[in-house]
Amino acid sequence: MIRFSIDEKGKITLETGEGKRKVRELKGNSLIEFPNNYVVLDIETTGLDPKFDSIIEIGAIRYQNGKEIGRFSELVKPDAYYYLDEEDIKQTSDYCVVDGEPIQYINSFITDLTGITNKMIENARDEKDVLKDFDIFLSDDIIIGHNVNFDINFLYDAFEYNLDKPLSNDFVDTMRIARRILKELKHHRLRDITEYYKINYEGAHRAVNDCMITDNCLKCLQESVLLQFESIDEFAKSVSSYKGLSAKDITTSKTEFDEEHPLYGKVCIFTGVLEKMLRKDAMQIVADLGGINGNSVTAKTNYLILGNNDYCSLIKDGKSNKQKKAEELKLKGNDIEVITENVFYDMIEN
DNA sequence: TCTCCTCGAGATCT
DNA sequence: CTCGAGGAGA
Repeated sequence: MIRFSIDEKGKITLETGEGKRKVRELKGNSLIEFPNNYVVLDIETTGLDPKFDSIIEIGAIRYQNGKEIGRFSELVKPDAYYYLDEEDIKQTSDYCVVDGEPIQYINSFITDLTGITNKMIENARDEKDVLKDFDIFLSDDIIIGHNVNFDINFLYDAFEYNLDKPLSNDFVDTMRIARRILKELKHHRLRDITEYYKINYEGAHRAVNDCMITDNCLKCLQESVLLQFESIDEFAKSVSSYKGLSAKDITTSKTEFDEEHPLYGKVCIFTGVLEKMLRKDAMQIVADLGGINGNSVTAKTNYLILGNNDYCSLIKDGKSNKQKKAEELKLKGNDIEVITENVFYDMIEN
């Protein structure tokens, strides 16, 4: 949908897209989680590009604790249409008449794909009226959809244009989750996901139907995630947007500790790759024993546990920077010991 | 080693 | 848009 304004001097400013301000500045965040309350969203459009194409249908279903508790489904009449010439009219019977001229809102490719015809669109409400109601329905819930950036980008522009407000809801993309969890699949189109899980794909490409299909996929994906990971949280930490492994992410549920344990109250730092366990598991053990995890060697550090540095080509003399710093501190008289991972395992076995 | 970048490849939505 | 690789700097 082309949206622009022309000022007195005839200067054209795009209302959306690469226009007056940073594009979709207030868009929500892409989340990796499976919320209890959410709205599954899908739209049908006249094409793939929000700059030139329009929304023709909005479908959305609200779920609470796995159950449907609300539904929004409505066709939309776009502002834009194109005129048909005599040749066009010979080829189709699906067109509308505006001011005596034959016009189409959507081409035959979209009609074939979605089953939505120009005749159906003709009786629909205008975008602005539909969006007003949809805005109320959506509220500020988390949005879920397949490749949901597509839908959100269209709606974001339409919200700004018609309602003069951004669409800032956070969202969960089932395609992003599927790509992470179903690596063995070559493609991750909605259709591929339904085939993998044997989910009914009938009625696809109408907005609200796609919402139901997407929700079924979502529930299957959640099961797969829990099969492959200990928790949703662990899964979330495995994605690239997650910023590394930080000591503050390791917490313990224990409330009582053996104060005699050699690691109790001690600040432990790891360097290198541990042979027998993941660093995060080792850090978890430290936390459960009442020890304190840190990210770097400081004056407060008590133990530096040495893993294997062979994988790091930058370390030529066999000592990491953490180890050098630890040895320096020890010479200065600090209460710090550099231990091998085997010594660490002996300590935690007691 | 750790953190923060940039950049290119690849894929999905109608 | 997201991911992963590879580089710069700390």
